Amino acid sequence: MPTQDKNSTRYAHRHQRAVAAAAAVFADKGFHGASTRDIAEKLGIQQGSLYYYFKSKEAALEEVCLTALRDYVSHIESIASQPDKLEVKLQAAIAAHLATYKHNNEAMKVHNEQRLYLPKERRKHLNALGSRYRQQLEGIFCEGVSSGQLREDIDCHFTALSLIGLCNYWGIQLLRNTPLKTEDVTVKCVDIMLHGCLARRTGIPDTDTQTDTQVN
Amino acid sequence: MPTQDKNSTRYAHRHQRAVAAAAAVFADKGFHGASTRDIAEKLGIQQGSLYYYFKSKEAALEEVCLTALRDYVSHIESIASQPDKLEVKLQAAIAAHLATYKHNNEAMKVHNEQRLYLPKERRKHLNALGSRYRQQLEGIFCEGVSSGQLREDIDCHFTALSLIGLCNYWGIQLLRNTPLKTEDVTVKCVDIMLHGCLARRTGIPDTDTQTDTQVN
DNA sequence: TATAGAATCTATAGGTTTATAGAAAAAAGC
DNA sequence: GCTTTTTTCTATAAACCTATAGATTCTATA
Repeated sequence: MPTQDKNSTRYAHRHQRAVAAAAAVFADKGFHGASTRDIAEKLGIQQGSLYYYFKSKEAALEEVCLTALRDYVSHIESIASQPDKLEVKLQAAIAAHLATYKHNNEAMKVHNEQRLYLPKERRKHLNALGSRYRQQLEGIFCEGVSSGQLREDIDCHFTALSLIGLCNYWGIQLLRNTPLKTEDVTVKCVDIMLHGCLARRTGIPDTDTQTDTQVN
Repeated sequence: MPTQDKNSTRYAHRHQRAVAAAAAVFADKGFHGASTRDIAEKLGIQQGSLYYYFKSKEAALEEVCLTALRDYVSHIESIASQPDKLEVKLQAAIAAHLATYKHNNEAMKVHNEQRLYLPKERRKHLNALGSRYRQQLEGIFCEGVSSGQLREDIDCHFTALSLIGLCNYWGIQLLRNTPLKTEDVTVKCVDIMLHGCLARRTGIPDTDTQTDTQVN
């Protein structure tokens, strides 16, 4: 029971560290595979002490997911609201998505992989944020169609979701794979989404950055 | 300790059912979230009896993953070996990938999401199968480039992995989302991968099958 | 129908887990 | 320096979990 007043800075800081520790452990072992003892250990305190920061293990998971999503959503919203050209926006959106993985990495991973272990009730807020993200992205595509920059016959909803799927995949790879460079991946994702891979005309020249991945 | 001889059919059949039950439970609750009691319950037997079929819970996870991958790999290999045109092959590959999800759904989900909870040693066989899949898919793309059907400047490795990411994403959605039709998703995935979404010339006319997804 | 082997059951050892309560230590305020 | 509040610790209850062992029931076949 912290005061939330003057010392709120102090508490907030410690609390944040606890969330980060939980994120790291959940990302590594999964929600059920991780024990509260693991989290406490990473934090350098005793298992019981953890309950000073979290009401329950489940609450910890919820917090981890929420912190991950907040960044993520605020990024895309600021990108979508700018009056840039479609290609610029898309590039920015993808870059931001992948960057979130790079910085907030564990939390994002936890959100994507463990969120469904939360009871429905606890997922509401999360779903709302997720929808906002999706809508913004979808909006970017719709705008592109209206302005004639994108094909008229694409399904914006489907395309937006596909991009999310693609970015999530590469986000995870970036997290696991040090040699992989965020910028390269971004460029290549943009290229595929915009041009596809059918021969027609050269899109973006390959900078010969072969991604030497030996993943999965 | 079964005989493996005459009764091997009988045992094999029951064993298969046990693997399927494990797949369903793992898919739903995750490896650590699921208990052997849950699996036994789904199978209609007692918790202890499960150990007649599995040496350990971990062994059960391994088997689930293996059964999922075997289908998956044999499919792509037969597709890749056929002398079809690139577009046909790609369509077939995507269709097969998504179909595997539709039929072997739980096992595939478990493979993708829970496999990393297996100790490295146990993952070797799995990794080998995964590599085979990736190589076949990559081969299809490389072939397309050589034959001039695909852009010369794409990174086949990256593209193949991206396709896997995309298909995995939609595979999961198909599993969770009854109104979604496999064929629609297949067509749209092929379309994105080949043509991208930049305006140029109409690719495949949209059959107006708006995917009314409200996923995530 | 008697018997061997397959399939399942019951019971349990030994361990881990979450969450709580009250004591103790650390930090802050005056 | 003394008091109050925050933070951490210790100990523990109650539940659950995996894996094993030995007894029991079922099934097929001679």
